[in-house]
Amino acid sequence: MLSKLRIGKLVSCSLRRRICERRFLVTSNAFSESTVVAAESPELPSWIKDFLSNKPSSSNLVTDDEDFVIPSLAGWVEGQKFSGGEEVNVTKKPMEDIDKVCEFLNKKDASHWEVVKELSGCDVEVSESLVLQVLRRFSNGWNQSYGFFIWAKSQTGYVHSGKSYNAMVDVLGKCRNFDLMWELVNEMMKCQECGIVTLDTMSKVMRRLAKSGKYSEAVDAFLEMEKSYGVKTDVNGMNSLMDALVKENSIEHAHEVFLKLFDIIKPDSRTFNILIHGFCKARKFDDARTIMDLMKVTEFSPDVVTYTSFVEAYCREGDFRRVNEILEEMRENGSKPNVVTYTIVMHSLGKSRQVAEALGVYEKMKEDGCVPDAKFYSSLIHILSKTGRFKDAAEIFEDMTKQRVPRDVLVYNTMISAAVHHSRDEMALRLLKKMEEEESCSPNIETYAPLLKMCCQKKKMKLLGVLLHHMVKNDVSIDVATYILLIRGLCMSGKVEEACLFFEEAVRKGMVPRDSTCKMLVEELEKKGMAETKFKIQSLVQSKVMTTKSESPPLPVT
DNA sequence: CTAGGGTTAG
Repeated sequence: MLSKLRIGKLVSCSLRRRICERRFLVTSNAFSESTVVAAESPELPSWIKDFLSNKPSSSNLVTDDEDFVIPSLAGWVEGQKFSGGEEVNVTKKPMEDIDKVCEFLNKKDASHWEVVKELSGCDVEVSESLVLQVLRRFSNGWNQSYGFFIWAKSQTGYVHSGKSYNAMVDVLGKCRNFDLMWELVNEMMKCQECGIVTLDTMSKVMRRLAKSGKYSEAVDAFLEMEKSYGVKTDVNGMNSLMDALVKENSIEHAHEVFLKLFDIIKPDSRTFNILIHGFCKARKFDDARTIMDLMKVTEFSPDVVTYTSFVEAYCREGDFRRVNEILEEMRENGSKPNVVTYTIVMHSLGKSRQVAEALGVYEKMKEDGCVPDAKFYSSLIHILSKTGRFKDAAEIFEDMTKQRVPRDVLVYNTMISAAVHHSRDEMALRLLKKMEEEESCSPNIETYAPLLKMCCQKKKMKLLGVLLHHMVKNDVSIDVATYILLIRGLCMSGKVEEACLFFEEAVRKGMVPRDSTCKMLVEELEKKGMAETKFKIQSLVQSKVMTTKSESPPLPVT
């Protein structure tokens, strides 16, 4: 038993040999039995045909498909009229209602009042679950979701729940419409029974403000919330605020809050850990130490979380000597590294190309009786894939079931991204399909990003359409980052017309791509001699910049 | 509401 965890010397010679021989990996029969990683059949799998149920006559989906003409994009992206014809298989119960609503919402995207007007002809029965689904599906288009929200409120027999209000508040905050967001919070205070504004609501508000760099406003929201909305300003709220500030890169504001409220709100161990994490993240190690010392003179003492923050920070610096020192200090103080600590160290070693050492951490962790979890596996899969060991990555993925660790979205996302990286397009799509069978594993925007990128690069226009449709069905709303990905990707593949359609749609939704993307598109149009379209795009950018500049700061970089 | 991912560039 090693008394000290020495990263550099962690791996004994024999262990190192075993690792090199890959004996630590599962046997290969597990691999061949797998359904996901099975040899990729040349035939078009039936589930892809399911995807394509609107176009049953389609030919080979995963090969190039140059001559496919993109229909109306508006229908692709937030609607359901992909290319006419019958509905795709309906899985969720309120699906029909949501599709009706979608159709209405796609007709109008001018202002939310017009959306409200438009919806008067919509005959669906509003329920909380429908509202939440619509808000999720349109979480990047506030005038549509807000229009729907207002309309729903006017329906007889329906009253918005606190949950629905919170979701709406979050969407408005996400779209940086803070005026409307506050208006809604105030409305919650007025028209419903008391107590509908909760810490949940205020946490969303503070987080969204912090995300937009409005740190002081986030702090004020917290300080005022008891007086204005009756939400107690206790340690939980303070932690939520400080965590938001730290995560959005203002340890300064978090520290200020801490000092200001120290005598009024008694901090708990989380408060200290949030601060320490913040200072570590900002590479202010002395300050982090100071807080840790302060922690020691209270009733709390540094724990795994505290030390792990330091471990992570030194890992990021590539200073593994310091990492060892921290691990030693941790042990001396009676804390043992846990799965999070091990994940961080392993991932960091893998990133700095010390793969054998990284895998040694895996061994060491198992020796310590520490059980890997889904996030750990995700890191491991990523490292293996990045170093070209795709097959090993796939084996680990398969082995998770045997280890009784349920896969989560992140694991799937990592595996899909790895498959795309290694040109295993069909496997990537099979994985996406397999996600549907898994519990609590719905795809998110990150699931689709590598797949969409692949479509753009390989000019698979039909598959691109299918995926966009799939996204809508899964209530994944397209954000700015995705539009940028599509526009740039299509531009680089010479698909300018398609890029323009996405550009127009993005602008129509109030999501103006960044300068470099606009420039890229305009240059591409110039090159192709499409002067008219070029002019159209340019004036589109001009008008949007004018209208949006006054009310909101530049779009997030993400 | 405490610590872990990845995305983006020719």
